[in-house]
Amino acid sequence: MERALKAGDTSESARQPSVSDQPSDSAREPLLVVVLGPTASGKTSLALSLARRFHGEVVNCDSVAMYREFEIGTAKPSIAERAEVAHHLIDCVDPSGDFSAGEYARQARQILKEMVARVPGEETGLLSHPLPIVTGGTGLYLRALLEGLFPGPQRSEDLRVKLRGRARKLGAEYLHKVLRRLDATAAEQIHANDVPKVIRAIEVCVAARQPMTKLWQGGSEPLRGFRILRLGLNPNREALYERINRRAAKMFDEGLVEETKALLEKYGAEARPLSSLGYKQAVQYLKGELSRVEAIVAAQQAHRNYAKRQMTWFRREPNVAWLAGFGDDSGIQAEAMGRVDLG
RNA sequence: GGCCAGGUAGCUCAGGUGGUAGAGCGCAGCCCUGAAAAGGCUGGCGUCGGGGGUUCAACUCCCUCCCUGGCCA
Repeated sequence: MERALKAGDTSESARQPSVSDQPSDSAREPLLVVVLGPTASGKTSLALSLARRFHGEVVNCDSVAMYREFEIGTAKPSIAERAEVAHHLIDCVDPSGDFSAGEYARQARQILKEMVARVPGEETGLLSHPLPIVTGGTGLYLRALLEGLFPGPQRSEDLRVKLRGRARKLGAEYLHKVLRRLDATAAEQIHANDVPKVIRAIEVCVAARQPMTKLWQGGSEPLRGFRILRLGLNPNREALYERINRRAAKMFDEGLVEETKALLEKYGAEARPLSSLGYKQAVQYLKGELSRVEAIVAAQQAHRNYAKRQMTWFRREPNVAWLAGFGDDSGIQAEAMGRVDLG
């Protein structure tokens, strides 16, 4: 499939031609497989089957699976699976800590670099380095890894707390007006109600002392040195929703509430991952805001809504080889393997 | 059997001194440049329980029937 060049791409690629866009060099570059798709579509299964077949190692691209001690609600690969296939960037963040797309991109790129630089045969006796398989549903992290982010300042929690307070007191419109003064272009693109994005934009302008959209013009640093194969799982939606419903209910059966209770006691309600899918509803149940059944129904709903947003995001992703089914389906796995060309 | 309340969007419900109706959620589409499992934007959806009557016009008034819930027998 020929890569569609969008109007927005032109200026950036003219300034920073990406090596991966030049087919003449790419044959020599190592392959990077990316498995993407909505939650519960079977990304983990597909990644494992590919890893077994091609001696791969998995690099997680799922924001919540990075947190330690969050197990049941995150559907991480099992201990046995992780013993069989090496996994990176799982259980690498403390539950009381913060993480970000930029930090993810930095760490993931480092891991990928080290993986393909490993001397063939050193440990395993195999003829080449392992096949890196990036797997996950966090669209922003994936974009940060593959396309890079603009070279902007990292977040400032102090400033954010202040701005959040003002948004609460004076309203979202007020913050948006502040942004309009700092960066009119950004204000046009970000809806006033989208407070987190408005806050991030203000933060960038203040820290960098120039408009955020001007910083954007500097472009970003895409990942170089890999031929990227994007495998996208696109199962039938009705079937996906059914699977999501079953899986979310199963999480409660398997002790999500108990796990959440322990995490709540240990880290407090402010711990970021406690507001993620399933955990949020379990917390509401523990606080008595929802009955157990209501919490399960709400968790199922939230997962379905999330899956839909993920599909919208991934549809835009360039050069995706779409697979019409679930990743645990052997036919889909075979189809995926057929796409892998180690060169 | 009698009395009362109610039957309006897939769900929960609002509304109208008669001029063919709304809100939230769902659903669908979309956005996204260091909180992203977050946050936001947009959109269609109805024979207003059935049947009669009054009226230029009924979802709204009248009659009747059906259904649901409660109370009394």
